[in-house]
Amino acid sequence: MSVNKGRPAGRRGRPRAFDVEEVLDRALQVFWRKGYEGASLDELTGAMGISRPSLYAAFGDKEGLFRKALDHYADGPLSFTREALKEPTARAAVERLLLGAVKMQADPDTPPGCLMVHGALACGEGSDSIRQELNSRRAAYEADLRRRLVRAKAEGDLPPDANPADLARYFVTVVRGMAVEAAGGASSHQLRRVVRLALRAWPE
Amino acid sequence: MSVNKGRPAGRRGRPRAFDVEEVLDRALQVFWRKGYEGASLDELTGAMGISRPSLYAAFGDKEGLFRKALDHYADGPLSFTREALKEPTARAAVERLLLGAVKMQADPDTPPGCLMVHGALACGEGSDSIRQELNSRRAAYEADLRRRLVRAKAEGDLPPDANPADLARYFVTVVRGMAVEAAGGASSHQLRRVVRLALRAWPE
DNA sequence: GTATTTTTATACTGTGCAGTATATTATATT
DNA sequence: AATATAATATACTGCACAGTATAAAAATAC
Repeated sequence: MSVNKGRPAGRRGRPRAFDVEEVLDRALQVFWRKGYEGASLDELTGAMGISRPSLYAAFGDKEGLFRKALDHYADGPLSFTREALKEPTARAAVERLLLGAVKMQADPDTPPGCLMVHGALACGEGSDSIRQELNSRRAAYEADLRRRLVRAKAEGDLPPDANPADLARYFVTVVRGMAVEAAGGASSHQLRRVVRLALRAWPE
Repeated sequence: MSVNKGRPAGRRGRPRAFDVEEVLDRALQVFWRKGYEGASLDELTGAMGISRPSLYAAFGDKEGLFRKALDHYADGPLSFTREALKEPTARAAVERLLLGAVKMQADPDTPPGCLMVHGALACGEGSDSIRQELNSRRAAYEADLRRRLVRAKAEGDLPPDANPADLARYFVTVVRGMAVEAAGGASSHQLRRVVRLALRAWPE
């Protein structure tokens, strides 16, 4: 039905008829829109264009697929965060982080909101390990920002009385609030105005 | 099994063995902890201490029960908002609104986070009417704050260049971000520090 | 005290779900 | 070409879920 898509030679048997990254992208869209539990296997396989057994062979189970989709999310839509933190000043880094979050959360080409926020709340007690995974990933992003602000303070890029931990928590709180707003239909225009106000808390 | 709990005379037939407000309170706890779809009828009836048919006779169906629980939420844990907006100055109103939200969201006696945020995201497409209901309720709270700030501006309680709509959206965004953080385990101490920073955006 | 009305207890129904068994198809090795 | 191996298609399994049918129980009305 299809050609061998450049996988390393020596693999016997019928080759995969789909590209893993491509179907992961489709799965990501579904999880992003519906949350972990809200996404059914029928929807997932339908969007991915593969059969149930193919999905299980490639990703283990629904939870394994979700974790792979999370990695895909971090490397794709969320990759702007790593770039943002490389800005020379802390202020520029945070500004780019917030505006990047707006762009991602209100991008008309992807579902509104944030997969990690949406997924974490849309999650019964049956999938507790998923919630923990999302909590720790969100905590990691906060820690990245905190470290950047600690560095900034050491460099004199923040005033001596500034508190990097508090600032980091405040800004990620705003980002998560915007994710909720975006999921509820807020436009990127509206969210940019939220960012402008949020930045007024910046230590002078 | 039980006595007639002071209902108006003239109602024939076997009387209810439970108090509606009391079991609504139990149901609210379950929905608050698990979200709308995450709360199963077995959990609900178990927590409420009533049987399935009693629940359906009293509340119609799961959605009807949830709407009643939402009203109960607005009249109980969320009632502080109405009081907050009555403060003489806009600044005091917003401060009380934010600190009240912290107190409610991180109260050890109730589930962490906010029912409206939690419920709105933890909701597949099957229960779209629930999501709409929560969206409109959240929008109503934002509108209440906006109106209060519009009034403040008219009274000279806000500078002429202040934008009440932007401010209202910004502060409710912070509140919803805090709800996500609280659901993830943030303490009231941490959230109060977020509030302190959020208020630095206040127009001078 | 008997009939009537409403609630309650138990057990059921159909549906959607995640995950899987079986058989078929397509490739690599020999 | 024959065989071994891996992926696919179809159909199934058991389970949890929301909602309900039936019958027993507890109150009022007469």
